[in-house]
Amino acid sequence: MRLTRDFYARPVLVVARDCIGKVLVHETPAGRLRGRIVETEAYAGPEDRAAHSYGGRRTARTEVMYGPPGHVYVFFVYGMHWNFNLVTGRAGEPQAVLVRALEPLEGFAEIARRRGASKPWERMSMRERCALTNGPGKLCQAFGIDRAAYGADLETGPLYLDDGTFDGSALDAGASQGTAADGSALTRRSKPRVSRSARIGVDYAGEWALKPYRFYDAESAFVSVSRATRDRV
DNA sequence: TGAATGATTTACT
DNA sequence: GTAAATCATTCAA
Repeated sequence: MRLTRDFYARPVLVVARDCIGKVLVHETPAGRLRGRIVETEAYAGPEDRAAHSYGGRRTARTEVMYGPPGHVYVFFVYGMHWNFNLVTGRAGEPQAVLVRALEPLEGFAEIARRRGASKPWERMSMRERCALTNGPGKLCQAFGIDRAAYGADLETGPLYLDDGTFDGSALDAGASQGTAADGSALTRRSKPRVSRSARIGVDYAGEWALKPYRFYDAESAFVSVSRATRDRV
């Protein structure tokens, strides 16, 4: 079931934590793409020196974060990469959750094609499969997310989060929907074990760079980088 | 109008 | 481990 506005209309740290295990869906002309979110980061607003909305900065780029929750904030960095965020909290609170990594569940061929893979998913090693979506820029390329998604409504648009259930009832105890992306027999818990760490690439943010605002699935091979810090949530 | 820079990825030593 | 790629956004002038 598609997640509704109330999921996003909560404090950014709560949403970032709850996104782990949720499913990102993009209905594209080339087919439906789905991936299980395994890593996120929270960007808390005006006080957060690492956030684009730090100090209450309000520009054309950050504008969507000042609007109602449940909308898409995408931005372009390093001259070549898009990053995908979910606007959270209440209108007027410029917060967002950055989605940093996910495990493909559906649309493998299209995901591999968009990433420029040289061989089909079926013949890729686990390492190669992970490299398709284990980073914020990578997953945007893999899922076809770019400037066109800016401001999109996650409650009604072709891009949204799904809780991974069919009709609202809990999933079959333990396992996730679909085949695990790594093809292993590893079962996915409906309540994944979530670890925390400092955020990646925000060293300029002083003490805010040290806050444990990054959340990831402790058991996923698709998490982006360093797992150094492992504070259980 | 121009210069600086980045919530990254990739290739290379 | 280091560095290059590459450009929208931002802010100063």
